[in-house]
Amino acid sequence: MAVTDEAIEKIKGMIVSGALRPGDRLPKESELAADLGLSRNSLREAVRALSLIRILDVRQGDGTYVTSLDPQLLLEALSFVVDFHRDDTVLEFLAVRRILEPAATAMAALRISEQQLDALTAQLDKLGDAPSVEDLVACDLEFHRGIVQSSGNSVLCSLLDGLSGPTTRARIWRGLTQEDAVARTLREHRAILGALRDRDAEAARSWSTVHIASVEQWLRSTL
Amino acid sequence: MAVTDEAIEKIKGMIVSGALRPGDRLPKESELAADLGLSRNSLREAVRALSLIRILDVRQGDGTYVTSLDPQLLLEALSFVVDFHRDDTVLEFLAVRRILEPAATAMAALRISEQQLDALTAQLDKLGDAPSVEDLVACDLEFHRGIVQSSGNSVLCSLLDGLSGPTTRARIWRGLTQEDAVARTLREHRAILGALRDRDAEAARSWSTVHIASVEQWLRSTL
DNA sequence: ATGACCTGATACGTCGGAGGTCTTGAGCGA
DNA sequence: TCGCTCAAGACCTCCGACGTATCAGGTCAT
Repeated sequence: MAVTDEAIEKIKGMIVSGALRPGDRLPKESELAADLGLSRNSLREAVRALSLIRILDVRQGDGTYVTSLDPQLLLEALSFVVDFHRDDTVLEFLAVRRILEPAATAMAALRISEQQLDALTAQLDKLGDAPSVEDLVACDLEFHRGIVQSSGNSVLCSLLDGLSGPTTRARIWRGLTQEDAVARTLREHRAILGALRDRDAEAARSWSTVHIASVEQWLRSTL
Repeated sequence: MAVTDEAIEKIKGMIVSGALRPGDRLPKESELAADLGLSRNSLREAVRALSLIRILDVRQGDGTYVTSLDPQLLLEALSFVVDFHRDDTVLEFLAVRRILEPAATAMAALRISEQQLDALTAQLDKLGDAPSVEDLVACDLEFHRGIVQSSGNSVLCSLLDGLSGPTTRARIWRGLTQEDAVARTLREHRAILGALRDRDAEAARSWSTVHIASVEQWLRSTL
């Protein structure tokens, strides 16, 4: 195994074992390199790799620190990976989202606060009746993010955030080519919000499923 | 932005745009570094980072290639990230798994082949009535993996694979401390398999939920 | 003619050192 | 006390050199 890979494993080990805790500062490059028995150049490769997936936070002029290791932060790296997937796997991502999002919406129905409900309502109202497709999709992302956050599960939230990225393009494409897509989306958002207000988890789940399934169905018929 | 980060973005761009396709070979380090306008050392940091998350495959003496970019391969990197999470987020991972796995099991009920069913049966038979906890957990992972693979969604499969890692330790712990855990797990596995044989998606889903919920409930009461 | 073996070219792996840039905090003056 | 200056510390980038692994092509014995 290459010395750089060893260094990655050793640093990972130090964190997992608890020798390095979130927020801790690592020894400076030259010292750490000496400790691990490799050159500064090779160590930098290891640090850079761990930095890309948000394990380490490197600050020029200051030092290198262990990140908070929050699920939210670490799963952000997921979206980077997801970006590489080609269109032929979008359907599989969408299928996973179709499983997760209705469940998250149902969970949110039992936990969401009145303030959150009001905020979501205001958001929909602000958009108006005939928004541009770009505005709609942006609002769509925000709307679903707000709901999923109310599910109270940060792992679930981050995961859906990462998965939503690749389907965004598809939704824009749909909005541009399918006439009633905009009106339909607005209608379904209102329905989901209504179910949340009623604290009706099953209705919220169903509307969420319908919402995603319509995108899925359109995409399947188009590809 | 640092030159290395720029290089990461540029290489990513080349792949996403299609200029580099899966399996393609990159120019050699010195040339690519010159093309992107940075030193070989800095470029190597970028390549190493992309290599960690399985975007690039570096072969000494040969060259650097774009991987297949299969969801399975790319989501392997997820388990690396998940390893860093501490026990206090295990419950959130488990909650997500509780959503995904029953759905995957239900999907599998409609698609699983007779050969797969026989293989799963053989696997359970081989384990016997009183396996060691380690064997049981290993078999448990294999059992669920086999089922999820039959769901036909590779993204779902890889995701669950990544999420199952952190809960493994918890399950071992449980097996060691809760008396009837082993027998209960064996019983539930048989039940899931039976539902799959009957092509009863709803029964499969329910048994799967019960199976995971029992771990979740125990964990919640213990922490 | 065929196979194993050797060898050179090629490309990645590692290293040490030299400047450069940014952040931080101590020290100084108003 | 507040704000500014500046030097130390740490990361950033680069260069050049050498080590090591792989592959292709040629050589030689069978």
